[in-house]
Amino acid sequence: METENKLCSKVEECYHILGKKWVGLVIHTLMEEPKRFSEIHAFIPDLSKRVLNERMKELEDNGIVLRNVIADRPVRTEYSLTKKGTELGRSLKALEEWADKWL
Amino acid sequence: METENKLCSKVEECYHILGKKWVGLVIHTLMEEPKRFSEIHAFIPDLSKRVLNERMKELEDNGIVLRNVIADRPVRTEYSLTKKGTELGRSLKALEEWADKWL
DNA sequence: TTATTATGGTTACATAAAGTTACCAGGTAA
DNA sequence: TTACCTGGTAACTTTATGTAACCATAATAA
Repeated sequence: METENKLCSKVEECYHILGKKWVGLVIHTLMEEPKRFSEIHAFIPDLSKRVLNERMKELEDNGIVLRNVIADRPVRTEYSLTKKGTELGRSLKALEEWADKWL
Repeated sequence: METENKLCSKVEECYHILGKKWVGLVIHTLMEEPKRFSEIHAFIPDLSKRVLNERMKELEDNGIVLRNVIADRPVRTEYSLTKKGTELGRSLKALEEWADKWL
């Protein structure tokens, strides 16, 4: 019996998702509670509106985030984690514990 | 008592590390056993030599990976995870379990 | 009335990061 | 001699990200 000689595609895909800039921090930020566009932006000021918008679309397409437009004036948008997204956030706790210990 | 209103710098830093392309996969790949440059490249063929070399230098600077040059002919280089790196790899198992369930 | 503010974007452009191809040194093998 | 293997590096192209200005709508301030 030899050791693994190729990567599992699910593993590849999860690192492809997490390997994009800002994704981890956005999910971390939404773990607390749902947040509006400008609230996420306030939590992560170095993340530009352009890229934030792009990342949220991708996360929505991935089924990790839910986008809810509130038809108020001015129109607001609330982003929340889906079940899939919440479980992803929980799995990242281990990484954050590592960070607390080693960084 | 209000909810968190800013990010912990350790959390920011760990996502900064993992948010770079290929980093997660490289660490995953080294979890099995130490590997040479060309072996990592064979495991992750889409990762170019230029970027692989860049990532390994960064991971070495971060104390996550150890670089060992074997003075043989032709000279080979073996990369292994440090304790810090191994624990990081372990913390990523939770993420991989999420991937297995949801992707 | 006429500005000003806030929302969640989008657009055009500049810079940084990643991908591609060719190449190098030193030794080995054919 | 020629070709090959190793772990890179250099120059260049393409993609991703950062920056600044702008938009429509409606509420509010002057």
